[in-house]
Amino acid sequence: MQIAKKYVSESLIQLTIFLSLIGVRVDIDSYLSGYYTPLIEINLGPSTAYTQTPFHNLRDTLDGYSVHPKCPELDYFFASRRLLDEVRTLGSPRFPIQLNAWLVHQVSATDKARDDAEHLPDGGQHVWQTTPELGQGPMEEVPTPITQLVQSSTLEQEDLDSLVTGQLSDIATAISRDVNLHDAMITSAGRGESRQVTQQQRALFRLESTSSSHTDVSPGMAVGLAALPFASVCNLTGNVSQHSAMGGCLDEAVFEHINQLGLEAMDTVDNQLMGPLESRDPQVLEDLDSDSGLSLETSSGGSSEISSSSSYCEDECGATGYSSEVDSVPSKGIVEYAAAWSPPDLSESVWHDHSYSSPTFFDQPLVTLPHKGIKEEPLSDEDDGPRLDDRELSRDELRARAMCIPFSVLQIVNMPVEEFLEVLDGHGFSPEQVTLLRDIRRRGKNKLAAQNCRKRKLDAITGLQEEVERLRAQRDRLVREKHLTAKTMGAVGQQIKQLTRDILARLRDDSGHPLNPERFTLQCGANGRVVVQPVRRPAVNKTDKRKKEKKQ
DNA sequence: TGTGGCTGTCATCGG
DNA sequence: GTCCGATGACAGCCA
Repeated sequence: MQIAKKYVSESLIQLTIFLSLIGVRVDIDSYLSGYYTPLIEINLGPSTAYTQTPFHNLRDTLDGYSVHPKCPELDYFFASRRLLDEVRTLGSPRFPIQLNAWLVHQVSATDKARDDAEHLPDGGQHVWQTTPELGQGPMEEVPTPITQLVQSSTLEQEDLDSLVTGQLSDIATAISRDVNLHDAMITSAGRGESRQVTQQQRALFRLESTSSSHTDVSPGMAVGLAALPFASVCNLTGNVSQHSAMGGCLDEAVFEHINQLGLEAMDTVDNQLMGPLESRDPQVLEDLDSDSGLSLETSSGGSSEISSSSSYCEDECGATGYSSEVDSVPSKGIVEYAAAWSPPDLSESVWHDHSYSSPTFFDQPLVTLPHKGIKEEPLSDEDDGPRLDDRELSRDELRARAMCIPFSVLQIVNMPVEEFLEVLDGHGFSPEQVTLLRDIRRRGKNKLAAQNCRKRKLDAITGLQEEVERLRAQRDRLVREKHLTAKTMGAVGQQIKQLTRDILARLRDDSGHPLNPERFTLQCGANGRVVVQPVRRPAVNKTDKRKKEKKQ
């Protein structure tokens, strides 16, 4: 049952995408909330800075919905979530271009020639123009199922529903064919030269697709996608026939890449990247693939192993004690890298060590080689010896300098632990240097942690203050309501007393006298009947009477 | 000169 | 056992 429901859910998502292509907005959150319960926006809360919390921490606590990090359902959840996001962004100016690409691919040779002859001024986006009359204009020239769907956007809703139902199977069939989206994309750009994609390029794409398919590309790492713009696209091409007709085409990675790049960018990237890549050695291409598939934040050409680590300032909040601007540290050839290491831009980083640090340190190239046995200089702030620039360095920076450590503090701190251990073991550092490296790393990590901790504390205090204010306002409101209620009750009691007196004054006892309101009262029974009862005076305690008498 | 805020660092604990 | 994050405590700096 669960599997069947999952299948239905996935199909529903894909159906939603197709419906969105023709302008029908479908919200299936309400349905998916049953199977993909945590389909909600992730609220990161007030705390924004300094966080290096891994993403799975968020996945575990989605609004109280406990999800185990290793739960395989998470993949379906995040995939479906991204798909929904893609559906909801269909209104953006990017997606029509993509659809156009698909359509152009489906144009027959004769139609294509005619289309070229017409030199469409809108670069081929005529498909998305609303034709006031069916059967006119360029729409008529593309008799594909998808085109009919596009045409159907002008139909009435009931016609639309029937048409969509009837065409979905045809669409699936059309897509299940090996639709080369890359060809379509290039063609869609309207450049004649781009339409001619060589078989060599296609082979290259498939090669990269194969290798990149094993790469776990983080959705948040968009920059590096430019290094492999077509990998996943061709992955789509190669896998469409393998997957289900609709499921394969809806590869979340494909949508993500397409949206991030856009067709204009694709055209540019195609010219810029594919030309040089054609002449590259396949091994180089594999290296590029493995690098770009992981190193998505690095553009400095550093080692892929370093940049592949997710330990480098994974936060998207921007504020980290040790800047994400720091370039990766190589695992091989440290000396060469240290000589070529470019200083990070601290202007965008949080460098709270205002007491000691200064960007001037990073303006000085680190070209020194590691030396052994160099004693650490006395680095106390009270030293008379340090030069002017040294006084602006942090103590750890000074220590690292003194110990001839060819890494910056930022590098040491942000280095993944595997890389750090490799550096410690494989580069002949003295025990003193190793100790200093460990201390620098520990202090740097702890500095970040302290900043996070203090920010959380401030956020907690702020939240508690807001809670106090809220509760105080609630208390004041309740007090006002209480006073108002008491006042109302008093007025009602007075009215009841007055009414009782009026009633008793109209009643007569056995002797024909009016009832004394001080001796009689009215009681309303449970059945709604009003009964006249004598007033029950509290019995006087005999002991109290005696006490009063004794006092007198 | 005292004070409060900010920051770095250490020690410790728990995952 | 090690690593790492969180946090209390302390000290130094600065306005």
